[in-house]
Amino acid sequence: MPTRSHIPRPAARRLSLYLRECESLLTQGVPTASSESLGARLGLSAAQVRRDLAYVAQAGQRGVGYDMATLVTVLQEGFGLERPWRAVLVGVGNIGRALLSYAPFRESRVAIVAAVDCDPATIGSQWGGRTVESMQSLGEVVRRGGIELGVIAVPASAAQLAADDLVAAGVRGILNFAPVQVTVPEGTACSHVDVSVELRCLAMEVALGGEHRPRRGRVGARSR
Amino acid sequence: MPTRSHIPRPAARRLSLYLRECESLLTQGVPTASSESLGARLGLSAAQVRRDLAYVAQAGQRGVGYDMATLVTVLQEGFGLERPWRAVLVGVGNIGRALLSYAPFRESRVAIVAAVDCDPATIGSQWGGRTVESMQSLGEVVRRGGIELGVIAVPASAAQLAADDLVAAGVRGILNFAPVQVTVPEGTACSHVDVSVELRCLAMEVALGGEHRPRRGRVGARSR
DNA sequence: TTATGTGAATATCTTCACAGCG
DNA sequence: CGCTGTGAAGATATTCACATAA
Repeated sequence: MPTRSHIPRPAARRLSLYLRECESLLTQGVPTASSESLGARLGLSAAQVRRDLAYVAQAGQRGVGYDMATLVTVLQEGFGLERPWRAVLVGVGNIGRALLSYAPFRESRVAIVAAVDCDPATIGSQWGGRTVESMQSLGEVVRRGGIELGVIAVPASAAQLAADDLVAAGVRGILNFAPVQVTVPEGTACSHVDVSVELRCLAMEVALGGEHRPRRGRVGARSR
Repeated sequence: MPTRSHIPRPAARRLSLYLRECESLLTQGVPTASSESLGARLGLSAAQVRRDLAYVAQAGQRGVGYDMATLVTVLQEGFGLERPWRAVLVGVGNIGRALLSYAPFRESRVAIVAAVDCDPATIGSQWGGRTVESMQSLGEVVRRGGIELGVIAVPASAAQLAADDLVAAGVRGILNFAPVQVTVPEGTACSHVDVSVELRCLAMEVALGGEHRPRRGRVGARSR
């Protein structure tokens, strides 16, 4: 399978959207879809869809379109999702609880399977079937659970410490919800979801009116 | 104020980070910072910082650096943040409640000031000082509150309807947390925060190991 | 005929490197 | 000097347009 080594980053993010869309279409019983129709659903041009999909596989059939079942398989493989991924949540505040309660993170291919917090009042409580453990036990939680990813949902002031702890515990990728940049050593992936930034950018876009040229879609997070 | 018309999109997202960083430095009593040091804090190259900041203003002083106070003002103006922005939340489930409880959205320049839901059991409840109103009253809530932005935090299946309702109510920008693409008419801004996508991309990045070339930072969301 | 896959053209973004201001 | 602002170069990403396969 010629999963090309160098998929452009923006394309990689879109591939995740294709995957979800294809899964959805597949469960709806749609066996096949063209780049045109996929693009329409996701707000992308047909050319873009074809280019992106060509990065991971020759999964289309000329004159017909893409076979959803094949595409789902190929995309999952491209994302390393043929095996499940386990994540630990650090920080069980408002955002943390929302994440724990969010259905897709209980069962899906990449799931939050454990949570830790430093507040004694929170430790021991249950959320979406997981019991919150102490911050100190993070290392053990990670080891015991075979956990590879960490999610940071602590206040900004504690985010860097949380990141350090996660790295020390052996996690290989971090998703940070705190509104600060965290630094991680080379070799650890780290992306950032910042809701305040999103809202601000939205305000800016509205403020600037339509004058921003109307490019097609984008999905995002920052990483290094 | 020569706020140049065409700020590249990626630059615009970073400007939001500069703004936050500068606000933070300012409250810490740091009067001035160089592109070098700002870049170090945000994981960006000095050249990038200079280029980005040059889009909004000649706010730097050669040989010295950027004056934090000036920069904050200029950036706020660039973002249309010299006036406050008000947003309404649609959908008071787990994510919705987290957003309502999230301190920065209560007070800051762009705040969530109202919430609606269609579940009678939720309507009337209070979260972070806002009382949840009925979905039907959305139009009136928007009008009464002078609201310009909408935040969608409903299940995927209801997201498009929520978007339609928001547009009908006269909102000019939408931030969508539901894991589906929503379509909005020309002239309405719409960006998308998709936590599942982020986690998946993180898994992919880890799966692919370090082989992805180590570019510098990025922040993100999709929009059109 | 329909719809993919892809070179080539274009548009966008980032980095380099240095002139020039304070 | 030190550090910004910016042309020009380089790298990435997107779109076009068409040969090609079913």
